[in-house]
Amino acid sequence: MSDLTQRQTEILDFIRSQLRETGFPPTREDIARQFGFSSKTGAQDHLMAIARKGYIELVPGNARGIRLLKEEAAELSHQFELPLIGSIAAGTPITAETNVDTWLRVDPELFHPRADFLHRVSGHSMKEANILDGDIVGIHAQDDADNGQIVAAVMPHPRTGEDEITLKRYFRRGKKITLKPENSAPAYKPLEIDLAPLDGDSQEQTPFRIAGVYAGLIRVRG
Amino acid sequence: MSDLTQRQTEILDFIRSQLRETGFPPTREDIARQFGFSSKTGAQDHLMAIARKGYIELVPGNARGIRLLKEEAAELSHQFELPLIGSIAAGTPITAETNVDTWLRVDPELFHPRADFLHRVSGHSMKEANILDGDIVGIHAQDDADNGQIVAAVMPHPRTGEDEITLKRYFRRGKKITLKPENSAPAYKPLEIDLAPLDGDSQEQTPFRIAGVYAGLIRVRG
DNA sequence: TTCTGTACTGTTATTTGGTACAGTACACCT
DNA sequence: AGGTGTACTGTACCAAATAACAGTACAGAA
Repeated sequence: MSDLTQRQTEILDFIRSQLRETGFPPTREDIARQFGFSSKTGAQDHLMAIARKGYIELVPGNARGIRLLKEEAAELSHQFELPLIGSIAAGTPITAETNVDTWLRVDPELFHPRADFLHRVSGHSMKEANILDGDIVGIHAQDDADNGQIVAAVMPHPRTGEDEITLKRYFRRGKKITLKPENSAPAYKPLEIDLAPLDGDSQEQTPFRIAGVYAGLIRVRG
Repeated sequence: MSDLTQRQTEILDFIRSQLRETGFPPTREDIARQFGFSSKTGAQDHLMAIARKGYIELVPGNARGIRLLKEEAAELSHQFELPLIGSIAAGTPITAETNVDTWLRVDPELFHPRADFLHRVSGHSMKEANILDGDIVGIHAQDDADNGQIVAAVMPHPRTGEDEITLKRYFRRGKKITLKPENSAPAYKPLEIDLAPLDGDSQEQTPFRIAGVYAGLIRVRG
C-alpha cells in the first residue's frame, strides 16, 4: 500500500497528529521545526512528493492548505475512536499504524482509566473475571501495574514466536512475576517469570512487557 | 443549550462545514466573504464571541487557528452516539428525551443486532450470563423476542410503581411468559406472567412490555 | 440613563506562511 | 556515465492572515 518513503510516512503521520491535536494542519515551518530542518523548503519538498503520490492535496495560496485524501480523511476524527490492535509487528510500538486492524467508534474516555487501544480476547483464560472469548477489552497504556491488576502483556507466541497480546492477572514479588489466568480449569496454568537473571532494570532481554492495564470491555453480541 | 446568537450559530456552522469540505478551518477573510462582510473585523468579533462562550478556541498567531472544542466536535455526528436510558417516565416512549440520562459516544453498529439505546444494569440477576452490576447493556429495540433471548423488559417497580427496565431471559409458552434471572441464588426467582386474563392482543393493560433484546454490553471499569 | 453585548465598516501594522530559485549530497536505475 | 528521485540548506519575495485601533448603530438589561 505505502509507496511513501520512511520520511514521507513520518511527515504524513505528523500532519495527522497535528490535525487530531490542534484541529488544523501544520504549516511548512511547523513541519520543519518538528523534524529539525533549518529550512521550510525541506518540508515543502516532502509535501509535494506526498501530494504527487496521492495521499494529500495541497491547496495553493492557502495557509495550512493541506487536505488528507479519501481514506486518509476518514481517519481525521480519531478523537472518539479507538484502534483495535491485533498482532504486533516486531520492534514496533504497540499502537503503530501497522498493528491497527481497524478503528472502532468508541469514546476512549468512557473507560476508567481512559482506554488507549482495544484488543479482541481469544480464548477462555479470563472467564472467571467475566471476560469471555470474543470480548473486546479496553486497555490503558502503561508499562507497569499494581499487584492483582489485569494487564495486557506482550510476549512471543510459544510456537510462532510472533509477539501477541494476552490478558493475565499480574503479581510481582521482588524479581518474580506471576501472570495468572482467571480460569480454574487445569489447562490454564499461571506463568512464572524470573527477572533475576537479567541485568538490573534492562527489560530488553526479557521477551515480556506490559502494554497496559485492563480498563473495561465491549461485548458486541447479544 | 445554545447560548449563541443566530449569527454566531451560522458562523459556527460555516466553520464546521469548511472543516468537512476543505479539511482546514476558514480564515477571517473566508468568513467575511461568505457572509458578505466588507471587513475581516466583523468575522474576528464573532469568532471572539464564540470563543468566549466556549464553543471554539482561537490559537493566537496561527493562520486558521480555530479549534472546535470537544463538545462541539462531538455534535458533528449525532450518528455515532447512543442514549443511556435510566428510569421511564409514565406514558413516554422509551427513547423519549426525558428518559435519556446522557449520550455516550459508542457506535450503534458495533453491536449485533444494532443497538438503539443503552441501559445501566443494577444488581446481580444476570450474573451467570456474565452481565454484572454496573455494566451498560446495548439494547436493540423491538417489541417481541424469541424464546431464550435476553430481553429488556419494562414494568413497574414492585414498591415505587415507577416503570423501570430489567434484563431477563424470555420464554413464552402459549399465554404464559416466564422472565428468568440468570442467577441460581435462591433470592432470584423467575417471574411468571399470564396473558390469559387480558383482552386478546391489547398489551396496554398488562404492566409488562418488551423494550428490546440484549445486543451486547460495555463494562467501563477495569 | 448608562452600560454591555451584538453586529458590523474601514484602516493599518506586523507576522505568518507559501513558493520560487539556487545549491549540495547521496542512492538507485539503466 | 548520466538521469531521476530523495533529502535536505539557504535566501528571498510577496501574498495571506492575524490582530489592533477607531468608529457607527441598535437592542436589552440594570
